[in-house]
Amino acid sequence: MKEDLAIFKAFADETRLRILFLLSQRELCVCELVTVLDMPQGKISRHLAVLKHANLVSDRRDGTWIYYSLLKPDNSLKRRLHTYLKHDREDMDLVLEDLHRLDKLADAGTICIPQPAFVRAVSQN
Amino acid sequence: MKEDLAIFKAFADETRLRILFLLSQRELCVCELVTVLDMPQGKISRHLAVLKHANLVSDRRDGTWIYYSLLKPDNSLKRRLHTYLKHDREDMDLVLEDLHRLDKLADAGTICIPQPAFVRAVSQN
DNA sequence: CTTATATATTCGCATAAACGTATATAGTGT
DNA sequence: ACACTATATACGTTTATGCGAATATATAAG
Repeated sequence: MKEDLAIFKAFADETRLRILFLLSQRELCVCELVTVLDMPQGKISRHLAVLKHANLVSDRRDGTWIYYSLLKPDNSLKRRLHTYLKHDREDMDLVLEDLHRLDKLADAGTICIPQPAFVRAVSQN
Repeated sequence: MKEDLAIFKAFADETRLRILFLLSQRELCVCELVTVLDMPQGKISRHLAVLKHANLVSDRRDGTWIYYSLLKPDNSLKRRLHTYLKHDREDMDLVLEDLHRLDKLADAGTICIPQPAFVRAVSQN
């Protein structure tokens, strides 16, 4: 009950819902979410903490980056919502736009690729 | 998107979740919910208004009573959550207790049966 | 050891949500 | 018309939530 409530609360915020839809595609690091959603990094981190608290996502560190991913659902509510994230995005324009921006990012390969600071600085121009 | 958010917000409150589980059994009038949940009538009415706003329930008047029932789901998210309400109550003690109290009420037939005031007054003793 | 980057967390504030209490409305029976 | 019951709503207060801005932490590179 309490856990289900935490899950519904986690889904009951636009930013978190957008994050969840993005994570339903694949594992993402914080800076990718920041770029795609165009929101302050602190805000994203806070929302990710809420999702983690609700046992919806896990994180793993890889160097400086921390990658978040959806946890494999371990009960039927999570399974249903997981299916929702995977299959019910069709008529949600905002979500489709987010996913499209994510694809473009991945193609460009501009972020979240470990490389020295000066290389990154150059590629800004 | 906005509609989905309203749905998740509607589910993201313990009292409303309990109401939804009860309504997943059958149509109920406000006074039945008040009795089963043992909460002030105004509180129940306010929560029902939220559920109605999220297009989750409908109401119908029958004399003095107003009966609320779950609306037939008209999209996949609502269908998934409807299934959740119907099938995922097993390990939720509080919900099972509510449903049990509701059964007892129905057996006793003490409320929501149209009858003159004095009859009701007598049956209190 | 210093600097730069990625992420997390804290603080103060603003808005929203839930609540108790009281009151309003609508139907029923006399 | 009056009394009674069921339900809805308004008001003021408290609590929870989300946010921007600033700061802290951890890793990597030189």
